[in-house]
Amino acid sequence: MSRSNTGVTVEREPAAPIGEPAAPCPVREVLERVSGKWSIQIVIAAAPGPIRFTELERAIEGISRRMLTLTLRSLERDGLIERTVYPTVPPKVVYTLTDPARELYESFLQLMEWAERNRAQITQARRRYDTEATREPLPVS
Amino acid sequence: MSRSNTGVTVEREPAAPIGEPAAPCPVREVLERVSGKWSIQIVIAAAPGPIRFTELERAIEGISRRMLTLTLRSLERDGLIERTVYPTVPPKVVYTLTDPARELYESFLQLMEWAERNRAQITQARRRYDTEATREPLPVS
DNA sequence: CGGCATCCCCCAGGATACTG
DNA sequence: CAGTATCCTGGGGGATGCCG
Repeated sequence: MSRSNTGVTVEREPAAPIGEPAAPCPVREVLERVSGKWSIQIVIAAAPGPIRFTELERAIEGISRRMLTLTLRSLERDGLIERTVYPTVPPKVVYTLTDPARELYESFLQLMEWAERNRAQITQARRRYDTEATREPLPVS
Repeated sequence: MSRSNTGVTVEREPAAPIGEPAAPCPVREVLERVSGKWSIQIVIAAAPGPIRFTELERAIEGISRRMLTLTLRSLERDGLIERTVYPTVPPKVVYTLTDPARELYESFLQLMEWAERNRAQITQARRRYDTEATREPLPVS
């Protein structure tokens, strides 16, 4: 094991020179957190309260069992989610957001509200742009 | 031109049934906006005011001329950035954020602040997780 | 139920070169 | 200066199968 390719961008940094507090650039950090296809969706789904594996699977449209596990591990690793196992039969596992994750959720809400506010405008702009005769030479075949 | 492969996820939707206002799910929208490697970085760089192509290129560490162009077009298409050409010689082009983009920028700031506030915690959690004898560290590069 | 392990595909995006 | 046009790759992530 342990050499499987994938892993929700699980990579060690190029090892900053010495004991450097590492890169300050928060943009990258945010992107790493947020730009995966599933991380925030899990955070969002878990925001209302502790949630089980299967519930997550059903709540998040289109996620595969594989990516769910992978992403959960990644979130757990970063201390954003807590995994609790009830050693019953059959097994029961619940995932709970930590405080940082809850803050992340709040901040992300801003973005979603932005998207909602501007959905129409953007769609329109896009349509306009696409139909502008300017380009689209419809060249030789 | 016009059908070159790549393009910052420039694809026509699978054509919603009719004149549907399309999907409501804002998460996806946000991710599409934000999860590219460069979109928000451009927005951030352009936030202080109109900025030229080359200035962007220098401001955004690691971006290629190609991706800069591509991402700019994508932002322009969605009405987030405005392109102004001064027909001088040599040519001069400036890019300016639109209001929606400025709002996006503001919202994104929240996320960056979150990242800064929690940087230490996360790094720590990660280190702890990786050194927990239980499992060996997730793949190293 | 809650996962790992494999195999494989696709496309975002890097490198490079040419142009008005 | 401000782009365009090709060519090519890496790794994110889907599909599938097996296990305690």
